[in-house]
Amino acid sequence: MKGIEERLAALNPRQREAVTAPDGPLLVTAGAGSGKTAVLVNRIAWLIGVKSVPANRIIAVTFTNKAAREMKRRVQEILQAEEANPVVGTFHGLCNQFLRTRHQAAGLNRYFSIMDQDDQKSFISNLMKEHNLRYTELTPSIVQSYINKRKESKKRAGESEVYSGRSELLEDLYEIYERECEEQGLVDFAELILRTVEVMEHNAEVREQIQQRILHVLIDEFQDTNELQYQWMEMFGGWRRNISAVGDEDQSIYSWRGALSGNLKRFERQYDDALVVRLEQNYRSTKPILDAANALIKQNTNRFEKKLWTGKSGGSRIKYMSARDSNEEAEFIVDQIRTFSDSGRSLSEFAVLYRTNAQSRNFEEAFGAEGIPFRVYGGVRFYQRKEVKEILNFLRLVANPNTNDAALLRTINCPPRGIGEVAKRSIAEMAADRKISYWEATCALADTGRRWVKVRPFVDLINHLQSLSATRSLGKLMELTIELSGLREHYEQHTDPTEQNRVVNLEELINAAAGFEQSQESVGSADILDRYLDSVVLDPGDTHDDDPEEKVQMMTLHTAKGLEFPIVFLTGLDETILPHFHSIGSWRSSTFRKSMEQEEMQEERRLCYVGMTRAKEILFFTRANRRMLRGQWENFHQSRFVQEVPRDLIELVSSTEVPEPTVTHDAGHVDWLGKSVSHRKFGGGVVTDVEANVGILYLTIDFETVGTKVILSEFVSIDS
DNA sequence: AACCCCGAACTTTTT
DNA sequence: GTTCGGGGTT
Repeated sequence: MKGIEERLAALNPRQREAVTAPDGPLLVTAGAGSGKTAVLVNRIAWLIGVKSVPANRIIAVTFTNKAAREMKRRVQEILQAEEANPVVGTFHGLCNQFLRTRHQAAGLNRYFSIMDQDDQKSFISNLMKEHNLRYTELTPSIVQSYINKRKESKKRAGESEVYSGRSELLEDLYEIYERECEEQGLVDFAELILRTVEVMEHNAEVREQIQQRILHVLIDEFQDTNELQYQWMEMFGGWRRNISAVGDEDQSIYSWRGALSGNLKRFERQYDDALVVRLEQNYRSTKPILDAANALIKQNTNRFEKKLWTGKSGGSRIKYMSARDSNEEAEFIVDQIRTFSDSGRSLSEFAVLYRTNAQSRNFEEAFGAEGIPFRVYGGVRFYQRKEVKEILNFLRLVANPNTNDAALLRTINCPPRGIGEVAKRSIAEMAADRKISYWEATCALADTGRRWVKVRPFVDLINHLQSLSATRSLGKLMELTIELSGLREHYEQHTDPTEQNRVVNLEELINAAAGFEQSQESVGSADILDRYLDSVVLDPGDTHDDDPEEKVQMMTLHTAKGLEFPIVFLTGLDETILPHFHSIGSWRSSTFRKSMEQEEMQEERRLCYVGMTRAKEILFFTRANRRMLRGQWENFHQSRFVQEVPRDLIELVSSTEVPEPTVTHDAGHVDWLGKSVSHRKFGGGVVTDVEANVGILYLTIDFETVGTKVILSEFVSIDS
């Protein structure tokens, strides 16, 4: 632990103060690139190396798996395997571990399985069907977001303060949902944390055991915590009060998931003896980039003004490319990367960032055509693909046939083997009658003679796979499942490329499983299938984490938070992409639209800010006039965020004309207000409000049939 | 009772 | 561009 002294010397005085803070609450608020994570990492190393705190009594939490891995890596680098490692993970990952070892105390099925967002939605959808709620005004999405919101605020069904009309129905559904999850051993993301907090709250034995063991709790990205996570912090760290929290309100980009950036202030208020350290020196970016980012984020109201500065001089302005279409946008990026890499830049120094995963497609195609290696994080999620889900359902059944009735129903006729609705209904009825699992019912049916002769092979298949799972490696088991289930053959029979591609994905899945097994070597092979099934839900991002190679990095702005790159392409700077149209309001129609809209717009701005501040040396803005959207070309306009960056910090490299800053109120105002207009899809209506931004007119229109919506002026015509 | 085809509807971000 | 569901066909 000799290195620690040198490390401390390399920090600035503020950082050192935070790293070596005495026991007790610590709050670090820090701008982008000011070394937040470095503070956390060094503090952990300092606690272990200098204060002799046993590593396994320190627990550090982050939000993304990527960030957790990075933190683990950096801590290990300092400790150099001299010591045991601290516990580092995401809230969800840590809570899962907690519940797996204490399923009994938590009142959970020994083999509970975790539902991802998609699983949860289809589960809710099925519940609604069963209870004949298909055709109410509620959609599965609405119910899902209601349930998640309630859980994130630590509320169970029935613990409602508002109870009327529609919310009564929602509460009822929440209650049904809870009961069904309980019965089927299903747990959603929010439940992992909620259940953990409840166990800590109600079970004194567990609570004391944990509170005795944990000496220090450290939390990164504190602005992204929600109510539930705040409570988690109190349960795990509140008793000793050795809590270190690190955050930046300007980088709060998860309020849609219930995050309360106000938790920073709440922490300061609640732990009023906390040592508060503010870091304002940026070590990452050049001055023009930082100035531009600061100018942008200044447009947000109600923020605590920070003066983020850098000692670096020089650096080039933001390079702005406004392309004719999305193809040209991608080609431009390819060209630039070619040029830079010819002059000696490594491909891994480039990052292409975008607002939505769908945007990656353009870049993937262009990069693929040009033979430039790239790596997409997240992407059109591999584990969400139909064929992948199908195989995973098989494995869930193999791991543990008696839970997860849903998996059985989805698997039993996949690929089609002549088992239909009638058989499924019989299984469900028998299971309900005899109070047995769907699997047991299926086995019983298979034994009852000719009528269910088609069920037999399925039961044999699962039993066979189960016996294989005891002796084979995970990769091999995956391969065998793909073969023996007949799924590979099923997809190979199809001739069209989409189906053929599914075969490729199945191969990829074998690699992913083998890769996971390798990464888990140190943990041992017991329960490897269980752990794999957890990881595909909790950490589906990095299937092949084996390449720190020469590849361009591509990811969403959300995933990019906390990372840095020498050269960044911030793409899709178009109205309705960044900011996203959801934050502009064309889909919303209620009276509190305005305030919501403002909140969401500010979050989009923070997202843009996060993207800009990822860049160390060179930052590109790119956009396109036309983009292919669900199969057809649509027009786009320059994002308002481009206008919010001072003109002299931008260098044009565009092929199309770039609008100069325009007046915020347009002459169009007079022409539109009060006019009767028609829209291709929404029909006739009256314009009740007009807003202009960068020469684009946003009309608030009161439609005769569909209520009030905000529409871009170009999509409607004035009735004559 | 299962399969097939066609039209409709849906697309933020992550654990 | 994709997936889902309805309705007609085998």
